[in-house]
Amino acid sequence: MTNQAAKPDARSKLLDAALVVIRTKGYCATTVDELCAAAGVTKGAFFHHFKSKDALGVAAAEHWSEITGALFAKAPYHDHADPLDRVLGYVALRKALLQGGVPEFTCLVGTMVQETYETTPAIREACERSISGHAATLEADIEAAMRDRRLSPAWSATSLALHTQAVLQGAFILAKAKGGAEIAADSIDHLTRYLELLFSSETIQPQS
Amino acid sequence: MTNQAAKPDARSKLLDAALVVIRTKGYCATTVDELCAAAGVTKGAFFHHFKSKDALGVAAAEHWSEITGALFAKAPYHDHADPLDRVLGYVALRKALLQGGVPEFTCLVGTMVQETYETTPAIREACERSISGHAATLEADIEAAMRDRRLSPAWSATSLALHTQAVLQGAFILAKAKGGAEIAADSIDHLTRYLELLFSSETIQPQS
DNA sequence: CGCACCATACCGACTAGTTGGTATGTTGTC
DNA sequence: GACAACATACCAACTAGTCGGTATGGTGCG
Repeated sequence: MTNQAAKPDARSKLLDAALVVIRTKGYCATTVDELCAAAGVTKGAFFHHFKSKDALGVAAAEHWSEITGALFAKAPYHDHADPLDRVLGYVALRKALLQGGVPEFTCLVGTMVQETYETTPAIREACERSISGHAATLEADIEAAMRDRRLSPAWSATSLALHTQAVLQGAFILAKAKGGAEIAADSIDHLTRYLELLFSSETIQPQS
Repeated sequence: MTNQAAKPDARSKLLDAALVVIRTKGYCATTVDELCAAAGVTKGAFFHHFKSKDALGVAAAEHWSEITGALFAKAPYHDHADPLDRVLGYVALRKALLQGGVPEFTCLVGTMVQETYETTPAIREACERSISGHAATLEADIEAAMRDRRLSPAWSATSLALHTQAVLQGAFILAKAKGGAEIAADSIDHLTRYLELLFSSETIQPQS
């Protein structure tokens, strides 16, 4: 009601454009001119708000964290009474989000960190914060689910939370290679099955 | 004995250099001049053997398939009598291969496809063939393990084989973000646990 | 009010250097 | 001497980043 989409300034137009263009073409292949054209601003505006292309990369990763953070924070999977259902609900939401073209459902920071992890420490760190911060939002529910079922396994809640992110990131790579979301969905199904098996106290093999 | 390392020509020196440099800096950020310098050849040699940078990208993906194909073909995990042990042995080998720096143990085609999937179809297809071809080498063992245990589950051998690749690719992204192999190893442990749970006929929860 | 003063936001032409690619040799070998 | 395998010199296009300038709006003061 107040503002936001009313009259976005050059900075937020550039950040929004970065999400689209970088996920489509990759960070390196995205030029400053292209970003400016996509955002409808000039190069002067770009370097007024960001002191370099790398600085925009860092800001884009932080912008990504905010947008995705808000999306998952208000998602209904948090309403489940059983913490395991909350974790499974999260994974189900990730599968449901596989809509539209590949550049639209894949992850900005996963894409950027692959290109910059050895060459641009600032971007690598921003991507690391984004991934680890997001994984951390799953930890409390995983720990609660472990307590409920009195598990004290060899693995930690942290490692399982990060594993969910690994499966998602890997699923995105397969989707990019194959040109479609189908295998990504299959991989997320395998992740769901893993979580169910891990936490099932009876663990009867779901046969035939 | 015959040749190979004896007197490598410019072409194979360039392909070997590409494996190192592209995995370190990414495809786009790797320049032709840099590749030539790393290989110890000149630009003339480069464009004598490859008609463009993209053509080298395709050839590098194929070179990667050959090298990794040979590595896994002669690995001892094939000797296990139980097909499930062969699959688990494969995953254990993937964990054991997490040695050296991050650029040394990560995957060339996973890196390249992220940057090129929307812009360079030829490279995307070469990467897809590499990943799917490698996953296919696991399918027969997975199917045999399913038959042995009389499983007829909702998932297919193909999707499980590809899921192992998704976990590995995702583990590489986390390793790049975190700057170390540890979380990658954790994720591979989760994959091993998934396979054990999936195929265990008793499926007693491994507690404590 | 009216006006000087100043900061922020933005513009777009320009530059210095880099990039993929080419054109033209040179050299060894069958 | 013909051809493959390279080397050297070069180019046109593009790239990130710069720089002088403008537009707008707030603030203090007489």
